[in-house]
Amino acid sequence: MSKIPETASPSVGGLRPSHSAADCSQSSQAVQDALYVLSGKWKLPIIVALSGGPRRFGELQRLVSGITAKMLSKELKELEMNEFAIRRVYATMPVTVEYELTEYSQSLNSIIEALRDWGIQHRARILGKDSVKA
Amino acid sequence: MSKIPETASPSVGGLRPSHSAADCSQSSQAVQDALYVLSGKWKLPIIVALSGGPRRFGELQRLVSGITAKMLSKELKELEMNEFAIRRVYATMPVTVEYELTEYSQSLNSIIEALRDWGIQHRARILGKDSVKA
DNA sequence: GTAAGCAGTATCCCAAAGGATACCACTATA
DNA sequence: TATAGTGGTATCCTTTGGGATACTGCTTAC
Repeated sequence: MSKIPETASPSVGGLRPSHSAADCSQSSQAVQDALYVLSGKWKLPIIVALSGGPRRFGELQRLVSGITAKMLSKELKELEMNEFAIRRVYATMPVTVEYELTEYSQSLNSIIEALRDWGIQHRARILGKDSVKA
Repeated sequence: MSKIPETASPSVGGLRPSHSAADCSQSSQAVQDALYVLSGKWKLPIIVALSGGPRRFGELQRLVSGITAKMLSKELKELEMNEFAIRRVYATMPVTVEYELTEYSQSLNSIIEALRDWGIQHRARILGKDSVKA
């Protein structure tokens, strides 16, 4: 279930392993940890889709275009493990399931902001160079 | 050479493709772009190793412990493409090659800081829960 | 003469990530 | 009675990331 390799201590959602203990600075390790929980093709898109409020599984699958049920299911489990999302089951017929971002997921905001700002200026920079080239 | 898929426009270092145009917000796309240039196992460790000043290939391979020549070579090329590093060849015998971070690479600092800060508190949080569990 | 260091490249291989498709049990609707 | 929608799982397959190993051509040191 957990993605923690042998060397790591057991933990809630998992931390990336040191690829070689204490050789990179611990700050580098922290960066790797953060990058790790956001890695993969779908985590951010799902978080964005959930940022508008609780969503059901099928809704999410429609919102995050291109994702398969398998990947959505898998990524939601990881988001749950990392305590970024919670899963609520309602005893309707048929059962409905809602996913919602946790308060802790808000702690990612500064990262997401930094990534977004940089991404925007980087894209502008690249497109600018393209037009010069053309 | 470039990692740009068919759908994307030609660009300096490459941007991640929209997996489906204009359905996710552009801010989500920007986040993906940023995540993309930092992805992989070695980019950050290499950037960290270079942050102390220019380094030769062999030096880097020793500094970034565990990396193979193949991966180092590949990652350095990508860092060059994204204009995070420059490669300088000196006509010594045998030739020496130096890699150095560019000014543009400094633009990543706010991202790296955000990732580091979050990573540190996340690790503390997880280890805290572990000790409660134990 | 041979080993080691310079900066890589080439080839092969394995494991992880991710996509396609089929399927589960159940119900309301057409 | 068939179809679509509820929330997924199981299986198979391809693609990608990355590691291991060998090798290049040149030079200095042993």
